[in-house]
Amino acid sequence: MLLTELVTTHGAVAATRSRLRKRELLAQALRTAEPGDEVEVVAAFLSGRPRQRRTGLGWRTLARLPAPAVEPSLTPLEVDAALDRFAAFAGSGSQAARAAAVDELFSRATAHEQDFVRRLILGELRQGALDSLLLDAIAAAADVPLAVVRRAAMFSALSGPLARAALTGGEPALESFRLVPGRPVRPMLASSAPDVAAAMERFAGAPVAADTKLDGIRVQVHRDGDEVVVFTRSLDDITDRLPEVVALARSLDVRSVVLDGEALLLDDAGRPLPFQETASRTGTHEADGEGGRLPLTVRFFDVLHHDGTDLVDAPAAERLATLDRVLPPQAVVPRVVTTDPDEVATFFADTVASGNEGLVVKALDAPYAAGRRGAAWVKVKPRHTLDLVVLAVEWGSGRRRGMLSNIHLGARDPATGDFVMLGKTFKGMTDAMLTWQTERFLALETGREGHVVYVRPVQVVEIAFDGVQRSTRYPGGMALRFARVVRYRDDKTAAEADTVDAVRALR
DNA sequence: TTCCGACAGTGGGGTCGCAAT
DNA sequence: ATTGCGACCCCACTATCGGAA
Repeated sequence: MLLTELVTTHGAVAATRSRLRKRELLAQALRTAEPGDEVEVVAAFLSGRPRQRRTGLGWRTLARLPAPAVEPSLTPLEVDAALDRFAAFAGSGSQAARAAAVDELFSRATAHEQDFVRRLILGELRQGALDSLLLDAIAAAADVPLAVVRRAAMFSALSGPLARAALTGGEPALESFRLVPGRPVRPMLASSAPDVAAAMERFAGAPVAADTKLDGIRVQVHRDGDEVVVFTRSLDDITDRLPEVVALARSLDVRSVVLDGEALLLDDAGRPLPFQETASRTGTHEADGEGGRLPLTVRFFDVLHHDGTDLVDAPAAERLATLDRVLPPQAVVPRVVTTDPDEVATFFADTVASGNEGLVVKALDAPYAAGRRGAAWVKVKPRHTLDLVVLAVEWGSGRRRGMLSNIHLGARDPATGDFVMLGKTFKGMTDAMLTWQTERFLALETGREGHVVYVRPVQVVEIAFDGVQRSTRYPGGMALRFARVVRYRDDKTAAEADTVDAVRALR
């Protein structure tokens, strides 16, 4: 199989909006590939995620490519091998050698192939199909029920091996993907609700478990005998960075266990430190200077396996009972179980007052839906809002090409009368708002620099956000976390917008 | 026939490690 | 020493398709 066939498939997939048609196109490509190494690579490419997570190549490195080839000759397996070579250069210090290897690959690619491979490496395939639709395509290509493919996917971080199994061994081969302590499981994700009442409504009066949502990093901890492995949400192995978590897992009175939880830093009083502190600690390799370092805390909210028993399909109530039996109480995320919305609302207020991020409300009868953003988990977080002023706008990309999209946000500084930038946002805008703001901000334009259009600071916008974090990037030393647009406010002038002092008060 | 669950896209700030300057 | 880049932590929200109701 030639890479150019894959590029054609990619183009056809991008050209149609029908997901059924996309599925058929992807399935066709999977059937065409050699069932073995080739189909594994083809599946990975078509899911937009090559096997090699890190190649050391980003938009900057790939901005300038050599002259393309005229005739297609590359195969998917050759590209895969090249990505392996790029990955091997990471940390080797030989940038020049890597640049030469990049040149070598791209000079063998046609213009279309260059574009495809660059998008692939950058994770910007933009064909309206990623991993999830690929699972559909695998089922179609191998004529296997989708449920069987999805089941296998729970226990395989990558989808390439699923395609290989499905197309070489069919359903029985897929059924060999099971939970094995030491091998990562795709994490279950939560949908979100605006408040506790809305979250509770989704469960229609059935009892729920309301778990404290800790503001740290997600950890999946596996223990098998004395072996302990810690995975992140994206299933990277970070065992060597979290010795405290390893120690806790070893201390448990179990033979084997798979736990889902959150790691974070607490101060001496047990109050969570800002997320940035946890990110710094968990991002640092060993840093053996123990002096004065706060220990990392880990708390768990789910268990997927215990001493030979898989619990993924067990109802949450049973998993929680096992969790409470296996772990000391302080290692379990604080939780209430109830049908009463008022009780959950009170718990929410208390947990937020204690410095936590919010709650995750969970159905007690639901299994662990690995790899899915199921309705069985609903997160609720408090929301702040401010009225800020738009200082500049950036031209959008993809479906927002030709629209002014990403807005720069400023708070009024009463001392100087100027505006202090606090961050940007592109979230919360409807298509109608994008159309409106493109016209509006072009009318307010004062100048341009690259893809940024500067405007007269007169348009007020109501912004929702999760909190204020410290910033080295912005002049006020503060940035908004998860800022999104609520609405434009034409009933307020810039002079009536919120001030930097109001923002400081939220720190 | 209408409703709604699940996906993909569109980017945000911060942190680290590494290589080049 | 500082800076730029790549990778990866944390993400929210809207539009859309197609199966569910």
